[in-house]
Amino acid sequence: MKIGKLARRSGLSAHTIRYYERIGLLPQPDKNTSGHRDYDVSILKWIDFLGRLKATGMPVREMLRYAALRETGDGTEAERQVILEIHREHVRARLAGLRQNLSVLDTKIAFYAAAISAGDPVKCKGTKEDDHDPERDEQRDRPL
Amino acid sequence: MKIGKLARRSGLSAHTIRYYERIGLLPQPDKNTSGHRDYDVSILKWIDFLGRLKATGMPVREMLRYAALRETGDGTEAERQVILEIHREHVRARLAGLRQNLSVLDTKIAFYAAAISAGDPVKCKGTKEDDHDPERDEQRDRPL
DNA sequence: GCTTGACTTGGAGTGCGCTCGAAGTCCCAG
DNA sequence: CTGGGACTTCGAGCGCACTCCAAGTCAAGC
Repeated sequence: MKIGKLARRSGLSAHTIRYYERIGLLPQPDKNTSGHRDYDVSILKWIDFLGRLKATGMPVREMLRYAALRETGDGTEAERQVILEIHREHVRARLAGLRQNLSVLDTKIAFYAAAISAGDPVKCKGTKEDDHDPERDEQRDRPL
Repeated sequence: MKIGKLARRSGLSAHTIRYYERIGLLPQPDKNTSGHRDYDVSILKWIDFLGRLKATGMPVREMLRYAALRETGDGTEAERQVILEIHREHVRARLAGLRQNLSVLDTKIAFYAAAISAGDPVKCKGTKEDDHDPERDEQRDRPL
C-alpha cells in the first residue's frame, strides 16, 4: 500500500503520515524501487491505536516513548504497560473532571431556560453582573 | 483587588489575565489613579466559569462570542443558552469517546498484564508486529 | 530620599501539532 | 511521446493559547 491509499484508509493526510514517520511515531516503511513508501496493512492498527492515545490527550512526546518501545519489541512490554497505566489514570481523571463540568453546564443551561421561559426580568437582569450564580452573596474584597 | 491578588486567587497568571482582557474574555476593569487595574471579586466567578469552558475544550474563539454576549447583557440570554447547549453536546460526545477509548486502553493493559505475568513468549513475541490485537488475521492489501 | 516590588504597555517569543509549498522524480494511460 | 497525477525531500508557515521581556511608572517602607 502506498502513502495515498494509507492516507485514505487511515484518515490521516499523507503529509501527516510523513510527519509521524519523521518524528518516530510510525516505523520506516519499505520503499519500492522508485523510493515510494510501501506499507503493510498492519500499520493501520497501529495508526488506529495512536489515534486513541491522541484522542485521550496523550502528548506526542509520550506516544514517542511508547512507539520507541514498540519498535524495540520484546522485553519492553512491562514498560509499555506502565505508560499505558499511567495514561489510563490521566484519562480517568479527565473523565471525572469533564463529568463535573458537564453538570455545571447543565445547571447553568437550566437557569437560562428557566429565566427565559419565565421572561423573568429580575433573573435576566442578573445575568450580566456575575452570570446567574446562586451564591451571589459574596463578601467584597477584604484587606487580608 | 489588583491584578497580582486576582492572579493568586484565580490561578491565572497576571500575564494571562491581561491577555484575556486584551482579547476580550475579561471585561476592562476600573483603573486607579496610577493606572493599576482594580477588580471586583465578582470577576472570580466569571474566571471560574471560563475555566470550566476551557476545561471542557471550548475554543477561545467561542468563549469570546459568549463573553461578548455577556458584556452586552440583557437580551442575549437566549443566544448564550444556545452556545452552552451546543457546547454541552460537544462535551457529551467527548465524554462518550473518552469512555470508549478508555475501555480499549483497559483491554490493552489487561493483555500486557496477562502476557507478562504468564511470561508467555508467544504472546509477548506478538507485541511488536501489530501490538497484540485479537483480530490479527487481516487480509493483505488487495488491488481494489 | 532610596530601594524594592508590583504594576503599566507593546510587542516578541514559545511549544505543540500539524500543514503546506516548492521543486523534482516516476509511472502509466492515451 | 506526452500529459497528469502520485510520489519524493526539505524546510517554511500556521493557529492556538499563552508566556515572557523590556522599559517605564508608581507607592510604600526603611
